[in-house]
Amino acid sequence: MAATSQAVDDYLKAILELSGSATELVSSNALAARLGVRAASVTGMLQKLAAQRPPLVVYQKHRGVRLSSAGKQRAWEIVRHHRLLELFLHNILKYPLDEVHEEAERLEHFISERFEDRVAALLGDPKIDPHGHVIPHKHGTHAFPDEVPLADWPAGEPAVIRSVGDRDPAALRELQRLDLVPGVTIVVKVRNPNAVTLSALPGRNTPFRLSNELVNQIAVAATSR
Amino acid sequence: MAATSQAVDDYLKAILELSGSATELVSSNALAARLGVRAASVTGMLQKLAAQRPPLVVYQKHRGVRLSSAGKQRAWEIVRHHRLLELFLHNILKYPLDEVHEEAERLEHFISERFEDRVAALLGDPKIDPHGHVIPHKHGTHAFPDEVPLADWPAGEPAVIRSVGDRDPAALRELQRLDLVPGVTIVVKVRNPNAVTLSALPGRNTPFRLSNELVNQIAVAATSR
DNA sequence: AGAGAAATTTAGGCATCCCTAAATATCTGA
DNA sequence: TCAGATATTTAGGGATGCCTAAATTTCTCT
Repeated sequence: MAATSQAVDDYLKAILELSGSATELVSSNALAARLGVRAASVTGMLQKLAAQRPPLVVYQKHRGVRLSSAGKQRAWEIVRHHRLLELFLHNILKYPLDEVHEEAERLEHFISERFEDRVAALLGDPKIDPHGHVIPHKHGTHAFPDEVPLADWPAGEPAVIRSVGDRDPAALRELQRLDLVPGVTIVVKVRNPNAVTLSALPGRNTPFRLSNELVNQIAVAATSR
Repeated sequence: MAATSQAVDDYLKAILELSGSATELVSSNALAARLGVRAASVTGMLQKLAAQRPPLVVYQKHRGVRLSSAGKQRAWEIVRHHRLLELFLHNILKYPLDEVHEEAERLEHFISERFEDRVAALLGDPKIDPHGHVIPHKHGTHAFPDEVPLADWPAGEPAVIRSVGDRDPAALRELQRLDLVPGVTIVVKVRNPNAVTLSALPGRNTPFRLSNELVNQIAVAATSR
């Protein structure tokens, strides 16, 4: 495997997380927004990633990028590191849920294979991280599970919360306060432009308005995991 | 506290570890050897460290450097990170003793205050790392304890092993095999140019020859800790 | 003291990864 | 279709931190 830097890791992970399906191309602009850098910087990096031997991405000028198989492998490895670290920080070091992301984001690039393996063993080879995200297997890449954004779920249909976003600590605290956590069943009553109204919120009788900012943190499915 | 990079941390720690007393100057060459870079690179970095506000080192051209109080604080913080991580890796993640150094050396730069605090709590606020080195307190800088290199210990005087070097995995494995670990009492019988002969090795009747390479890994004192 | 050896610094470069500004390519709607 | 809007790339720089080679300073020994 070619050597990867922290910057390279971040690009690969961002491409992975922005590409819904495997064949879908990710735009330079979307990457720039995700990574907090300028689009010009993205272009430069993509050219380097595509020039590596083996290439880490397949890059089409003006069209976008997708991960090569080598890039996909490294990206999933980083995601595995991230999610194992989040669980470790939460379960072993007793971090509050909304603080695990930042620390994991920093450390994920630097832990060794051995560290990864030992933490996984300490945690009992876990399958799910504390936000409800699937922890990919070592080596194997991993398809996204059958979740859809809550924003895309039809009104009236009961939905089970599968996972919540890990990148926004304030939103995460709010969701915890509202008990909107993985495993909970909800029903969308009305969908408004900037919010949805939920009926039958657990432990609450009145309908409940949820801003899009929070809605966008939630992924749901028909059944629990 | 001024921002520090990994490289800056490494320089500060190397200066700390190479300066026996607080006022002693460390030479560019010694730093270059310790850090595995060229002396010219050291000069460049020292000039930057001295130019920081507040300065991290006091640098006298052609004479050497010592840490400023800000530099000393950061250096001891890194040493605390390193030793806490070594103990964590050994006790919690079950790393073999000779593998903890490399991983700790990488991670020490990236863990947060919170991580440091939580690991310390998990370990029960430990005082000594698995090689016998004192873990400095949070914030407080820390004087070196009353240890001397085994190479400087007089023959005939019983000595208690206080600590063993953590940077050489092969030497460390050998010392473990010989049961030359912190707490063990030894006596130097004869000192030769390239080795010492130990008498009364625990569980062994015959005198025992120890190469300087291993001797230099050991620090001793008159009494146990 | 002074010459040669050793240590240190300066000068000039390279790689990484970011930036802004300007050029160019693609997309969209009348 | 084609002009304006949008997206993307190119060109030229900056900071960090490493390198080699060439100066320069300091040390050591006679």
